[in-house]
Amino acid sequence: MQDYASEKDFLAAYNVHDYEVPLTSVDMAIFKLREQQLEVLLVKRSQHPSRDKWALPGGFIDLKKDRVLEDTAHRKLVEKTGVKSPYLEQVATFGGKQRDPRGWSVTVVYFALVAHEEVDVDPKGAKEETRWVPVTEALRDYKLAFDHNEILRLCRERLTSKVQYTALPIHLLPEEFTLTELQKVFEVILGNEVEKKSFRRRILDADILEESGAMRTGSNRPAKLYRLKRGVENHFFPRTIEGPRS
Amino acid sequence: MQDYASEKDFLAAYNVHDYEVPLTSVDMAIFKLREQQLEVLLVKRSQHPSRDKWALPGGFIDLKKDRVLEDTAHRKLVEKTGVKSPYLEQVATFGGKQRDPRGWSVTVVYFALVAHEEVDVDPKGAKEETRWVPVTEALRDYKLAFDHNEILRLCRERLTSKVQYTALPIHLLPEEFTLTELQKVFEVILGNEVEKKSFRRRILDADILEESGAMRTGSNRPAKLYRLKRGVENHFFPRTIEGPRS
DNA sequence: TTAATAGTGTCTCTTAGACACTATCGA
DNA sequence: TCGATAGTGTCTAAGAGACACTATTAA
Repeated sequence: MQDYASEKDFLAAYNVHDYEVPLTSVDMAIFKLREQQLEVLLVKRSQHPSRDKWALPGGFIDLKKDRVLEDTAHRKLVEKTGVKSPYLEQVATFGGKQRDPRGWSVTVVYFALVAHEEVDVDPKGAKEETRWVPVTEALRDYKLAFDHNEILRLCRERLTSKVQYTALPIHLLPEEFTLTELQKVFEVILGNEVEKKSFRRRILDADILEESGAMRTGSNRPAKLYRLKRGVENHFFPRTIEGPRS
Repeated sequence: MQDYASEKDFLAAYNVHDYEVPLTSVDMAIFKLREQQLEVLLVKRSQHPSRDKWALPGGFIDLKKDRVLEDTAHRKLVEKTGVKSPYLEQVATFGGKQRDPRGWSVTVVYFALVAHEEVDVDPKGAKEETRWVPVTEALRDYKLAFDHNEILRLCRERLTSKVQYTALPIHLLPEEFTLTELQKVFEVILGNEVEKKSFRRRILDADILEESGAMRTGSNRPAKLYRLKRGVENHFFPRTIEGPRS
């Protein structure tokens, strides 16, 4: 390597393409809840490689438009779902020689939680065929492109484990919800029942919700509607939900 | 984009350098414990950009040698410390337009825990000046290259938070250690005292250690030496250490 | 014997699980 | 009044903190 006198000289002579670089992209698992099932958004690839295979939505960083990595994820999410302010979290980064036939590649993986009610079924950016699939089905029956099965499995795992000690599932519901609705979401993700009283104590004592004032009515006792308190992004409990003792 | 008939045709015509790609690297925070202080390894940059500034060790993926991302991290770690089997964990990935003057860049960050006793003070791969610095000092007094202050802060945070519900600090000790030594490590990282009985109960009940049979002797009652049970990589406790109630 | 550290017994405190109980709506 | 779901009272269980106690070594 040459020894440039100043950083300015160095940068003037610098060209990324002088080096062998991996292909770097962003992929994401977008989760929503529908009819008591956790679903993930899949996209049918319209281009090689793995054309016509189902894959997690993703794409390349737009070096002009995106200022930081999360912008890429956010841009993709809006393209696919129309949701503007989802819960977005970086999960992990996968990189290797074999995962993409084009060569050494790196993908930064995010997961997003969106409310079913807020998803635009036919957003502007939709150029490819998309489909919401129950996560268990996606993992069991689909051979996703690249290593996306493994990626999805990790995202699912991360979600399940965070549900045990955070209030994450709130982001799968619309702005206002009842405690029973929230409990159901926890139960769906955890895959087991949760004791009502413990659940309410836990959530209410955490002081992260406020009553909206309205009630959800039906042919029974109306339920209070709650919303996330302003400024509360997430909450960590000192203990995990343990589930039934039996 | 052209519409290739087969994936093979597509791949034959494909060239990474036809696209604008970010610069992708791996950086790491290597932690060890010395004289009751948590230290991190810093490297003085011998090349532009940020020449002569201190930075976290890191570098580019070797598309030939490295099969997966972790290989890059592991290779760097061995180069700098000579430690073969450290605790290595991916922390997060930083990417943005501004963080490197060469342009859009992505760095995958790992943290490693090594035992002070196993660090090679002058490993083969040492081409640059390196220095072990107490983490608090590195964060307070050093203006590290790029966004490495922020990266180091996040690694430190991840470490502190995992110490509250895992047995991570074991990896900062040599193979055999006493419970009191382990407790001290927890205390140093947490920044507060830990109650002896609770600590021992917690660790012993987790069933992750075994007695080595040997004892640590001194001018007092000898202490049992323990080692991590085979096959145990890490342990998650159902509750966090809470620290003094006072 | 004493200083020093290893290691234990046992009480309290916090928060989760269990489960029976009461409350409030529409039909 | 009844079916259904909302919401509570209160006991038990488990694991953390507090703290005093005993044990074992070298000097």
